[in-house]
Amino acid sequence: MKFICGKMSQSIIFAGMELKEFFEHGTDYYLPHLSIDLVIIGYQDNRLKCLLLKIGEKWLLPGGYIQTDESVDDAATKILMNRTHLEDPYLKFLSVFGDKDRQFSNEWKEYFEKAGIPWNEEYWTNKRFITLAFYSLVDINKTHPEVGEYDEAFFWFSFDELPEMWMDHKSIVLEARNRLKQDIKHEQISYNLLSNYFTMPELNQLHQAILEKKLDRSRFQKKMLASGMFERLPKLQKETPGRNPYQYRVKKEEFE
Amino acid sequence: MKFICGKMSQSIIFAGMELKEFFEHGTDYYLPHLSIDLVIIGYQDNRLKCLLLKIGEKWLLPGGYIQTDESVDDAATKILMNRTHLEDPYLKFLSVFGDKDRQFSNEWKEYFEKAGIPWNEEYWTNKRFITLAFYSLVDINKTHPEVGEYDEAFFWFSFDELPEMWMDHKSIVLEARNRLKQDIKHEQISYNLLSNYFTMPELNQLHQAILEKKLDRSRFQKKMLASGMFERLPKLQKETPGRNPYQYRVKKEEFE
DNA sequence: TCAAAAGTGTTCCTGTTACACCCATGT
DNA sequence: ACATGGGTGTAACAGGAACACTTTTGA
Repeated sequence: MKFICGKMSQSIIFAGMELKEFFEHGTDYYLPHLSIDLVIIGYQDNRLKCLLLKIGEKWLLPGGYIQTDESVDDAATKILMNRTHLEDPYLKFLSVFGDKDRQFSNEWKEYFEKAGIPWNEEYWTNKRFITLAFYSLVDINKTHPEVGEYDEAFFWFSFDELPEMWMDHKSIVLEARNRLKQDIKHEQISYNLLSNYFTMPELNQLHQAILEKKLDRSRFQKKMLASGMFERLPKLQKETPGRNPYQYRVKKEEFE
Repeated sequence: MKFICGKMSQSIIFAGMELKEFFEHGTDYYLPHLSIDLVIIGYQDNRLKCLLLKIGEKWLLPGGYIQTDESVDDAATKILMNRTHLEDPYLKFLSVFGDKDRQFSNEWKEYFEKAGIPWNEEYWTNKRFITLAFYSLVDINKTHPEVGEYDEAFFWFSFDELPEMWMDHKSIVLEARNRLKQDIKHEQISYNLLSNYFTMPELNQLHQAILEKKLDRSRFQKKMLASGMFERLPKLQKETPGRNPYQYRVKKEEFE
């Protein structure tokens, strides 16, 4: 094969710098800081919810940083595990958020000092950050957020009632919400939001909450059962009027 | 609203370090290097192709770095513009590749020195990199890659005949190929790969090349026209036997 | 007049939608 | 008995797939 069709400038990656300067001091220009933010999504009281943390007057996503010798996926998983103590969480990369002004403002100073944490505008954590956003689907009842040494609260917010949030975190949350709406159409992932055992009406209500529209019971049930992912168990004993629904769980084969 | 449900550990983001140590020297552990790689996709001779650069015995994706005061999208666009000299390219974020061993090997040394570029294992460009991959759809005839000062070749490779590539670049290319296959089903983006004026049979062949399967002419034409994105122009004068096809272009309203 | 290429129409089939019907359970 | 909720069936419809028919062009 003859593949040499011409030449292409290599000088571009050096951005006009002298080579020696580029290799020895390029990090002064080309080393933006990188973080991870997690959109942890749960389902409670018939609503989709998102775990947020409070600092001062506003809220933010749980997050962390990536070690130089650690894979991005490992870092994200580690942060999620530490935050929720879940054993086998569903975690998926969402997108990158890299506006040039993504940094915390001076508003942070008072909240840090109030919490007894030193604050300095020159600290690297106050620089501009590019962040890798992940989203996770969890069973709220299985999460066990820890009480830590700093006086910050957490709360599961409904997507319809999100609070004021720091930086661009609200747009990250909304993008995750939107991504979930898309993914649910092609992939069978919704069960991550429910407990191990669930009924079809419950799963139906969950899908309706995610898609924000009514779904026909009959067709929904047929579609779910046709996917072959769910295993029918004995009926659930209820205390309310009406027929007792079957319980289902995800087939064990899916995990082998 | 009563949203204080409990407390959640903040100590996690400090990863067990003393606070002062974390804020003043955290970058020693938490500042992985970040790059951008571009999968530039074109269409020629009835095949999907990808622009690659040669360094030594193997090939790699065009790429670059992000300035600390520059948005990720701007950086990616700038790199693409410099590489191809396109005016209004279609560029979309693909994914992040962040394995912990993503770095160039010592094999690079000889090729650098051969090209007269200094090489030092300690240079930041030889450290482990996390990369943000983008993919771009271009009209190969509109791209004008520059001849630069270093003796490296470029070539438009068919996806069926990819060469040996450095690092994980081949898997990035294949993920872009796969993403395109998915996106084409939902979005009308294929025309970016053709010239301004095209015929339906041409567009049909392109879709068949992307999806790697035969598509019915009749249904394809109806679907495309029903999308309302294309504007019918006078027929093309051909020199080959057979009826002359209409030409189409993307409706101007789409750009306003 | 024939083969090739392009435009359009027809029929069949599948999967979606909306709704109806029946069954089980508590009051 | 009746209201409520859950499981399943059915008729109507939309969109996809396969194929046929017609028109236009060069040889």
